[in-house]
Amino acid sequence: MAFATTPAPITRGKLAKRFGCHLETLRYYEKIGLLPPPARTEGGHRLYKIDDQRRLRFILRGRELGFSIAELRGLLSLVDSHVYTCGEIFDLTIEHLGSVRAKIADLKRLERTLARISSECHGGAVPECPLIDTLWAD
Amino acid sequence: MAFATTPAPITRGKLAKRFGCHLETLRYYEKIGLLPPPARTEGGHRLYKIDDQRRLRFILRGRELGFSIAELRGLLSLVDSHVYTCGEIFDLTIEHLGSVRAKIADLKRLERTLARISSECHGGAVPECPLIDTLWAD
DNA sequence: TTAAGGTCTGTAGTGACTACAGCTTCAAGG
DNA sequence: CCTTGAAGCTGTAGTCACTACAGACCTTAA
Repeated sequence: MAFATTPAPITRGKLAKRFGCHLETLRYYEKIGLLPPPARTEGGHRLYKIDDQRRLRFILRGRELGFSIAELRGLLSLVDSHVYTCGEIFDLTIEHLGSVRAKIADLKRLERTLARISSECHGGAVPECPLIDTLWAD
Repeated sequence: MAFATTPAPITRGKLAKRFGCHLETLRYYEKIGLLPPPARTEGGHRLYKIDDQRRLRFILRGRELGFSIAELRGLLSLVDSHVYTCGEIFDLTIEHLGSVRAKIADLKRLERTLARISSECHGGAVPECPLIDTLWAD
């Protein structure tokens, strides 16, 4: 009869490498209370258990989806409370999607302007330039 | 015979209002050397002449086009040197356009993912949720 | 002259990390 | 068992582009 073995906890450096994030990010997330303080060795080195690793993965994926730390804090507190509903999460997602779309719209306006300006540029050695003209114009 | 009248210099508050930027932004731009230190009243209040106002407009428009302070510094030093060519400015513009397009591409990937997730959401009171599932999944 | 409101300074805070100095601890090799 | 070099510990400061504030001082209109 085999015992279920829990995987060994890992150090900060290994955790960072495993998840492709910066070493110091882990300490930062702990400082701001996004990751719970992990267990320590006798000498004081952090040891991350499997649950810590899952929580980190949740956070990093959330960041990849563009959620801010504050939004993730909200998401995590809902999840931690175990009383969230899909509807609540849906609202947060839709709100975030709206802000992503707004950013895209802003950047597209920028892109059109920059593309127009650079297309008007004849690129030679003369000092007249549509970008500079745009910025200086009355 | 009429004399050419130079418009009266204006105070910091009026300048900020005229250009729709924050009061403190002006002090900040001066501190980091983007705006030259303006003339002062006897009591020490700043007085912005027409040239200061033009330079500020240049900077604010550049910011609106998404150029960083560092990029604007480069742009302004080219312009100040009076030896820039359109080709040099063109290169800077194209490089900036590239980074804007990269940001757009990033955000669009995000948008697609978020839209997919929220479309999979049935929005009810149940605690199962495609966003949370995505973030927790092994 | 006085009162209100604008401006002055330096400093600290924002978000989300990242970098560093000066230590201590850990793990592997001899 | 001892050494050595890598890894981890702490607190602090820096990044970017501002924004906010306290407490003093100046300006202007009534």
